[in-house]
Amino acid sequence: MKDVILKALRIASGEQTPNLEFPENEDFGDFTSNVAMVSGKPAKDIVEKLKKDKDLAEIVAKIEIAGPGFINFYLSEEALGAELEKVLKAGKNHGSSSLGEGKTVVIDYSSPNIAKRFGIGHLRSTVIGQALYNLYQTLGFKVIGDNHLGDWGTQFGVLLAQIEDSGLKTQDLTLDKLEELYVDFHKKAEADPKLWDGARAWFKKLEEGDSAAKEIWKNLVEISVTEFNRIYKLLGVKIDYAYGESFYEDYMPKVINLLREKGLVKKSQGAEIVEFKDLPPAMLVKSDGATTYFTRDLATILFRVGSWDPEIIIYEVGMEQTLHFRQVFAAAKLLGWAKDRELVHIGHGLIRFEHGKMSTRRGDTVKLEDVLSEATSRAGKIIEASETGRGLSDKEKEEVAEAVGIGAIKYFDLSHHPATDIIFDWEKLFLLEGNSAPYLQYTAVRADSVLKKAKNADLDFNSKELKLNKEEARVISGLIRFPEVIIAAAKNYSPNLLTNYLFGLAQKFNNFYNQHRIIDGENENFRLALTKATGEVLKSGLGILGIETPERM
RNA sequence: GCCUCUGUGGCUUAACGGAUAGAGCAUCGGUCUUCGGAACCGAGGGUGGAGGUUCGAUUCCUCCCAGAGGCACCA
Repeated sequence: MKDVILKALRIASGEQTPNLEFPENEDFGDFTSNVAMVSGKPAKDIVEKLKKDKDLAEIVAKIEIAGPGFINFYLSEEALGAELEKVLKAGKNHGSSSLGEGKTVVIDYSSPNIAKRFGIGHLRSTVIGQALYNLYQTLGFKVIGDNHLGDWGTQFGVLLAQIEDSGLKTQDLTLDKLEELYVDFHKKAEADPKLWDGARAWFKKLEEGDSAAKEIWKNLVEISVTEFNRIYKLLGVKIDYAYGESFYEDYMPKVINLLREKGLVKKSQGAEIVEFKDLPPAMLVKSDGATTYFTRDLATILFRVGSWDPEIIIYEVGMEQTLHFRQVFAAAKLLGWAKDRELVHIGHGLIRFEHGKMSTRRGDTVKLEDVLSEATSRAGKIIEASETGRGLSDKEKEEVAEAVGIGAIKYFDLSHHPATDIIFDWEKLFLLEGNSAPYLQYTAVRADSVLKKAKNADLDFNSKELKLNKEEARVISGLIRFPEVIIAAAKNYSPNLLTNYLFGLAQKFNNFYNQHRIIDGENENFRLALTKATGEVLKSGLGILGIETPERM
């Protein structure tokens, strides 16, 4: 459909790549072009030529010049009907494409730190990263997810020192206890900064392979990973790999040598640094010989390039690390690793308090698990109070509450543009109506329910004789945008474009639903088809966002 | 001090340089002899400030104001 219009437009305007897009306001038609304004050619002349195009005449009911010179295309009812048939025929594949065929993208996301609780701060990376993963997969890319666990570095020196100091045995260690030790250290170190030397010495020992240190470290990793996996299960997130920073120990010497050989390393105050033209220098080796996360992130690129040769590596990591990634990417370029390869840092904003950052060091964080269980319990209360939960068993209600509650939290995060900060507020987080996951889930479930209730399961309709009202036409023009929205959301690394779209589609459907009968209404077959297609798009869209749709709710 | 990001109705927010700045929450007023009311319809109210580029700026540029983050031995 779009290519027919595009082709006609190319001929009529004489422009190689005329712009053709979906107008924001559906009153302006199904497609719109600004080619007249951009090229300076009179819109009237272009439209005259367009009207002579036979292929175009078959699908378009009206071509109009509007506003400052937009050319708007209104599809005929028959064409809209045919589009709906296409959407239905594609079924679950509507929206997917082969755009990324043969290309690989690595996504680095979630990446929590070992020995710290999984805080709400990690929600963004985890949820946005997973959505990007699904988006790229839908576009036919080979996608590799890697959970770059923070399981190495001086922070472990801190813990090792604290554990030795306190005389705690491994069996006494829990994540809460570890976090306590961590907070306690920072408190003490503020008064006595020399403590850091002890911590660094411990990390140095660990890096040199000291067996006692390694033993304790392994334990810390195990305790944490077990805990993380529980959270991931709750969230319904599965990440392909979790190499973690420690994995790259063996690659360190190679990275350091490569940089030295290229003459990119400079000694400074006992440490080795890499300097850049327009960035502050980055530290490669500390004065005590231990490595830094700069070194480790370079090693990580080396490994990923060697293993997967990806076209794109996406880092879904907080914005506070922007400078670090700029340095890492700059160094990778100097090493020649970024040729024909895109290194992208999606720096998401913080989930923070009104006054500023949450800080593990200060111990003022919010546990993700607490948020998820609160959301689930609030969803549960609504089920009890509302009509919609009737006839569900207790177990079903529990499952629905989980899908709805956790879906709401994820959606809340995803519906914000990644770059903005989110102010943490218990009340705003738990939105279960309006622009929210439950609204979309509800709409999808309701669509299914109608289909089940219809005695007539026949979805065939004759698009040639189709008469559409405004509400129906809007739903269809919503449905046909889905594939482009997925592309835009992936390209811009903005899952919020998909949440916006899905919400708009659900609104259009609900609007239609409230004004027209489906079962036993006019055009019943057509309306059932419309209902089916909407439900499917909503479900697959939610699926891409990592949000599950219950059977009933 | 330097660098990065952000600033849109009371609150939370959306918008490849385009049309009347689009929603949700809250407020007020409506819809129901319901195919699922976690719904639908309507109302009020908004681009931090000053310039500039452009046929056209929330979007790009400059300056200012406000907030957040970062600036070598944490990650």
